[in-house]
Amino acid sequence: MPEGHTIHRLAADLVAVFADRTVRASSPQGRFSDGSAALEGARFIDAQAYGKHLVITFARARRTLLLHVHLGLYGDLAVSSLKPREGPPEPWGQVRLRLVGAGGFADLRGPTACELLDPGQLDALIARLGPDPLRLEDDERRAWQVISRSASPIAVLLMRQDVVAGVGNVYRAEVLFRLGIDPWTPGRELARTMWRRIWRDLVTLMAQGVDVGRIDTVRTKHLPERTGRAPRRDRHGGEVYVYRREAQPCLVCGEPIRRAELAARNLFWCPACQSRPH
DNA sequence: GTGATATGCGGAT
DNA sequence: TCCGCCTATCACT
Repeated sequence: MPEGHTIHRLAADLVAVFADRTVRASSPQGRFSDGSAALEGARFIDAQAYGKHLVITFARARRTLLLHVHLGLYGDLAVSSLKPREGPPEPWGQVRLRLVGAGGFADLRGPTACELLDPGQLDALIARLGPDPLRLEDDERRAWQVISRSASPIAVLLMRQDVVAGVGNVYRAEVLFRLGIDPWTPGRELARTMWRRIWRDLVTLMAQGVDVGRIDTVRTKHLPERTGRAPRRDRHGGEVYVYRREAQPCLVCGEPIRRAELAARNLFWCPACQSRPH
């Protein structure tokens, strides 16, 4: 499930399985029947991630088709390869879209968005996103334009996709912990150098997330000293310092991790480690 | 079986 | 700031 690293990894998986091949498309659940009919028999060209948005390009009869997928909170895209002459299994659960090619198949479940876009709509989508730490052509400057003028807490700004694209609740909590930043620090009180450090650590953490397929912030070139306590390992599979570790001792100082609701999302932080006066 | 929960986001209030 | 949506999973009864 989906912060930006998941989507970038899925894009790479899709390319590995489908690139330059013809796909069969269906909507076993029936809620994307028109779209799957349009995609049936198209050739897969490319898949790209922009923050948490996945864009798959197809060509059919000299026309370009752009499929936009956003997984939202519970969406899942399962990409699997198939051996030669092996067929895909029967779909299980609510499959919005199934793509089948000679090399494998992909099942999309529970997305917030699954739609065909025209080029103008895709441009508009990308234009409203901030820089993505996982896209090489992006850098932190555009985000700083917003952050340096905002009274909102840095914890809120990091979740805004028009400020930074691809950061979710886990990376937000973890990057602030790793740099010892009080999550309630207003953006405009953050030092320029501190914002650059946040961006650089997001690049490190999220690239690592793409590589290993999970969020693992404790073993990733971490900054704070670790004690002997076991980090949290949950079904996300990774090891984290503070995310969903409410009331458990901080891995660094032992202080209980705190949780608060902020902009309708859970925020986790260590009140002792994260008090840096920016 | 039931209910709570979730890495998200857009639209109404 | 709140609500609704989409779905699977896990801890309960």
